[in-house]
Amino acid sequence: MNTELSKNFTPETVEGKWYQHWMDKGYFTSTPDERPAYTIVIPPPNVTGVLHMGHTLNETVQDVLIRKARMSGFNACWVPGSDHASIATEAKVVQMLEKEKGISKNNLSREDFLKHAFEWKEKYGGIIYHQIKKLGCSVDWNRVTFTMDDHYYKAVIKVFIDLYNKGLIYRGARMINWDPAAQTALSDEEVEYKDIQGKLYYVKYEVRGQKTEDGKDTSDFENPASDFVVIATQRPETIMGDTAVCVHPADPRYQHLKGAKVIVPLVNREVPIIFDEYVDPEFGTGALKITPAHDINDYNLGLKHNLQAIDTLNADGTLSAAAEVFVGMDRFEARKAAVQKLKEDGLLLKEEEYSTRLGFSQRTNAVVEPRISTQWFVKMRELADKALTAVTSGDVKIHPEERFLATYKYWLENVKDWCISRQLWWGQRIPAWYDADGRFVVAETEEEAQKLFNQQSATGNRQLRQDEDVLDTWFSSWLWPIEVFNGVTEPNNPEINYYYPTSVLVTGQDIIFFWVARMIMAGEEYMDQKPFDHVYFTGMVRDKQGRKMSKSLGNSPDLLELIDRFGADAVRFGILISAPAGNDLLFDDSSCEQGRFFNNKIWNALKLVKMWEGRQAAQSGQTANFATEWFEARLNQAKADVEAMYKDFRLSEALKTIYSLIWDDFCSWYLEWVKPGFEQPIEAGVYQKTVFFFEELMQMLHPFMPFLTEEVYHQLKEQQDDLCVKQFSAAGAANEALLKQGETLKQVITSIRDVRVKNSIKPKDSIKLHVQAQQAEISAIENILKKQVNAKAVFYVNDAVPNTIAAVVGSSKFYIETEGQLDTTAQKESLQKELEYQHGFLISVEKKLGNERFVQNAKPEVVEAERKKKADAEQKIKALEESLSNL
RNA sequence: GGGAGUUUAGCUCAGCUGGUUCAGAGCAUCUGCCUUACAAGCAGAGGGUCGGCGGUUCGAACCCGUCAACUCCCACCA
Repeated sequence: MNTELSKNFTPETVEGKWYQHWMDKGYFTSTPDERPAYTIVIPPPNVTGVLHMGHTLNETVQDVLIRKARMSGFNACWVPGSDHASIATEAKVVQMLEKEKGISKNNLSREDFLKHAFEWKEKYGGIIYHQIKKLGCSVDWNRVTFTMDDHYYKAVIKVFIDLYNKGLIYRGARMINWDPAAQTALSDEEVEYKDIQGKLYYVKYEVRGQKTEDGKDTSDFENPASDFVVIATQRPETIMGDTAVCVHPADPRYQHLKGAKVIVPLVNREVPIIFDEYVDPEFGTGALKITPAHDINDYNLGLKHNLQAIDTLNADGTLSAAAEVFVGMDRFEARKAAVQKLKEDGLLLKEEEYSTRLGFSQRTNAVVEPRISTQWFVKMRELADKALTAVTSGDVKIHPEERFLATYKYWLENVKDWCISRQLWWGQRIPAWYDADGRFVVAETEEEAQKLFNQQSATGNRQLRQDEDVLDTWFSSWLWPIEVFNGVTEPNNPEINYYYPTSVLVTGQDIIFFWVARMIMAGEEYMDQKPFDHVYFTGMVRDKQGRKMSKSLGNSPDLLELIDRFGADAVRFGILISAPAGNDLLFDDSSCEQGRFFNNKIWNALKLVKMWEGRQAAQSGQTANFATEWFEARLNQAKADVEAMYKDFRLSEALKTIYSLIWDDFCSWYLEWVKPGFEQPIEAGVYQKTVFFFEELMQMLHPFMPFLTEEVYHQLKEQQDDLCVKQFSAAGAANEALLKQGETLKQVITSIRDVRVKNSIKPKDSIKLHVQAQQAEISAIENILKKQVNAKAVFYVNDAVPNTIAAVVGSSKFYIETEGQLDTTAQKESLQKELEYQHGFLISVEKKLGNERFVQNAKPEVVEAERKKKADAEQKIKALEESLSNL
């Protein structure tokens, strides 16, 4: 590849090209072989979604790990896919149908709705795959899996039946979280609690059947011993469902109420007063209204005290006929109406501001309604214990451990049964079959269900209907690491045996319970083995203000747009460089910009090295060269460091290490040290070493920035292979002594620069400097600089102090010579060369005046100043010549 | 109410096992520079009682105690 190199790196011209090339070569495709497997299953994004920055971070981390593994002798397999995301997708499809086609879900049959949903999936499901490609992710595209694929669907059903037969799934009426917007049950994890400023209403309930002891009428809040009991509630619209009022048995204010009843306002129903220690006498008035159908605590008290539960709400959150009043009104409207009515009836004593926590549906953002409902549940205790052991025994390692281990354990130790049925259509339909009497069996097909019924009682075939509900999305996701290799549907197949358990799971900390814990349960239950060796939790990606990035807030940048602006490598760099393990990441474009600068720095280094390609001097036979030896040591050291960082998943640190290795050590020091003089040849051996180092650096960086590195690798020279699959060589031992000498040299040079700056010596001015140094250091420096001294050095040192280095410093370059290295003729020759060099510079100033950019930007006075500069320089040279002739 | 994390330059964060990378990086600011790979660059500068206080130690950003602030997760107080 000897094309003219563009001025700057242009990602758009190389990204598509290399991705296609890698695909054509089949580098991402994995099939079992004799190598050890390194497997990652992608956390499947929602099929209808787009990748947000959280995904971008996760996918990039995974790609780095998988590319590193691929280049380290592993059979790397990264399985892509997407999740049908039952409730999220259904909500979207419903919305789309209403908006675009004016169709209401209620007017559609199940079959028709599913048709629309699959159309939607076909239309939008590809977006995430396109984004994953653009980002450069090296996933195995032959393995794309969707959680509603046929085999996957079957696996979910199989697992449901199996767990049911094991007695780990049951059906029952429980109080669950109800989403009135989606009109479905939710699991506990799908409810998010937020602090809300609400009101506490104090409502008077008239007491019947008991007067105060002395017969006094004291219906007065300050003195509760009265004909009224005052309760405090946030939800007056549920009053109609009250079936008791509860007070603490030891509360002195209410002792006289034993055996009494109260009248529920609005509906004038007589309900008992019950006594239970659950009530906190300190809170409110110490009296609590009990609504077993609409509050989990009331529900439990209701069970304990045998109270009736009156469900006063419909599925959509409007008031039901059972409420008797405000029927059909939305629950929040009904609240206002109830307050109004209570006021009118003189039963509202007061209202006060009150801050409380309300549950919101994670998907629809509707206020969740506790509701008694018949649903399917998974018994969690047994499964949770297995998942707990897997982690506490160290079988599965969590990173960063200190941060998430305790959370993980706490959740599993206190886990409650998992409500898995959803009143939706998009998902795996529950394989339960009911007869006309409401009896049911669990079976994969209707035929099998018939058989089961017949086994129970031989009354011939009957009309069966399948359960209308589908399963929670996570009930399919928890099988992901298994069923992507058909591990449920075809147990013990060669693939599952080879790839399972997977190596690492990379995911956000927000789904530790939803997914991670449950995958471990499923793995232990169905494979008798953990699903992965490591879990690496990335932090949440937030915006600059620290807000959560979300579609609803609209503060998540569009990935494709970012890639357009900066290039995929730069975006990968930008997101990784600032991603502290497990901590939140405040994402800002500027880090992508830093990535783009880095691209360019590398590109320019490439241009420099390419300039030398045709200017190699014949091999001098001298192989020892301090610069190359030093850099080799430095490279080995960095390799070892980076390797250790990979082990601990300290990827951003690894990237920083490589960044500074390339920018500082390679570009700023090494290349300057080996850089030949102006239009001078470079020693062939040094050139080859330099190319080799460059290749090594590109290889180290490749997992992080695959496109740029592959391009540069091929630009450097004709290659037999691709970087993408080039195997890492083991890091050699870093020569400590060389490293130390290198540091010393850097210090010496830096101090020379300082002197130059402090003395306001202009670039290209020739000066003499004296630097004190130890003999060992000087010889090291001599080693490096001998060649440059011969080529360009100007002067000599006639200082009697031994171990003195004199230097001429110009720009960022420097030329050093030690005392006595050159004889007078050589000195003169080298001076001659320097003079040529100076002329070269002046000539080039002339050239620069013709430079497009310079002429464009330069004002006439600037051009004049340049001319003056040139004259000054000429004068200086004259002076130099004179002083030399005095030698 | 329970648990976890964080606090280092104006901003975002490194700093692993207490000591020769210990006070750092990037960005931002300011100064000088179209220079022969790179102005998407180079050379510099300013900016810090490493949250406060106490302790352990020859030695603390790091270990211990304590206080403060912020963040997150979990939990049924109407």
